[in-house]
Amino acid sequence: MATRPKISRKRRQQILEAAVEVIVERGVCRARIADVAERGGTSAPLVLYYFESKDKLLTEALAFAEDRLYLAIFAEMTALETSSERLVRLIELTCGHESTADILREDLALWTELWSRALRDEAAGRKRAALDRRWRRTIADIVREGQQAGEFADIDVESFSMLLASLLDGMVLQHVLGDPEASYEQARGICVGVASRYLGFPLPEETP
Amino acid sequence: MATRPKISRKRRQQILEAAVEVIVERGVCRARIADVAERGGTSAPLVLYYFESKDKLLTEALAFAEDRLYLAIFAEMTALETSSERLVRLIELTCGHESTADILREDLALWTELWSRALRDEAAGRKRAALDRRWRRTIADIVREGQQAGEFADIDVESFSMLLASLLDGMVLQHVLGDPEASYEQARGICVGVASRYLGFPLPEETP
DNA sequence: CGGAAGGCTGACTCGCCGTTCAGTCGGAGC
DNA sequence: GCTCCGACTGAACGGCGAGTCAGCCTTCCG
Repeated sequence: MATRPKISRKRRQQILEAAVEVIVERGVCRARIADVAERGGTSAPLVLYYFESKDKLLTEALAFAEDRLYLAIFAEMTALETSSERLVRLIELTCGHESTADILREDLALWTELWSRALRDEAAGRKRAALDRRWRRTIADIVREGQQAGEFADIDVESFSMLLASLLDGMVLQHVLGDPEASYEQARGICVGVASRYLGFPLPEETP
Repeated sequence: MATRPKISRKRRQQILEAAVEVIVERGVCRARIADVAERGGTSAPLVLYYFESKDKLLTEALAFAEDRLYLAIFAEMTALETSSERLVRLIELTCGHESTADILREDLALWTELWSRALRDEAAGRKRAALDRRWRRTIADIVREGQQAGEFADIDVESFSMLLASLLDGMVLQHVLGDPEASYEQARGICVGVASRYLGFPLPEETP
């Protein structure tokens, strides 16, 4: 991050994007520097030139993808009017609504990589925790707004955020791993059901 | 599995257990055959003698751990009387109740490994799907029993099973990754709250 | 023009680790 | 006793892939 401040931002970004693609395809542990180089249209030494080691590259790539995911979701949220619309859209995105952008889908798939890495890698662990906190706060903010607008019932925000965040983690898993028994419609229905039940808003119909 | 039927079961088991320990410690991708051999008190070639390749060893070790986990949980369940007790105990085990056996804890930690592997490895994917199905069925069975006994409300079993299973996946993650913001008590409270709310049974007090 | 500096690469090195091989050991059966 | 067979190992092989190095090209500035 702060190691080579003068270096071209563009190339760095390009390599990071290539790294993310490779990780999505092969998984963190099978990703090779040579793959990243090829995908990014350069050579392996250059990758090491920008990122000192494979480990740093992968850690940064994961962080990059997670930030990108967060920004994409944040953008989706701010484009919507009511709090319940936002919450429902959040649910739809994580459950795998077909309108979900491919990049977002990719980034969601990387959660499993981040999780398994977080167990042993200090940096990944911190990133994971931060991501989770941000994620829960996103939910909490939507809920609080809804409560202030009188849209949602006055329940404990922290508990509900953790409930929904954990549930969504589980649903992302279903979606990413492509369990045939767990359809998108069902997943969405369950999550929206929980939200409307706890927050006391009417069940919205399916977004096409 | 069927490749060397005559080979000593004992040694196999011993190696599998060693492999699980190594995977828990180092993660699937950093686990080495030499580690497993050392941990199991033998040599690397012997490990390959029992399992043809590293890949097969790891796949089998993961499956072994998951089955062991399931059996342990199943045993816990059958030792309890009422359906609500069972359901609550199931929640407590996955949320990280301190009485949880170390082996069970280890096996839960391996879920993240299994998940990330399931994305690319055919065998791991199938195993994961089977595990998930079994897990949901365990919940569903408890719920159905409770309904027949008049303990639980008459809600849709399949949806509720998927809801609770996904929620528990999320909670296992919190627990395994040791998020400081997510305490055991809170996790348990949330899950038990959902269950009692949906199934209409009174909130039980904390099991010590 | 010279030369410095940054961006970039081909061709290497080098360590690690899965896998193989050639054999040893011990016991069971004859 | 001999032989066979299954369990087991030390030592080596071989490939893969991260990281290094020496030097090339461009651009920019004096």
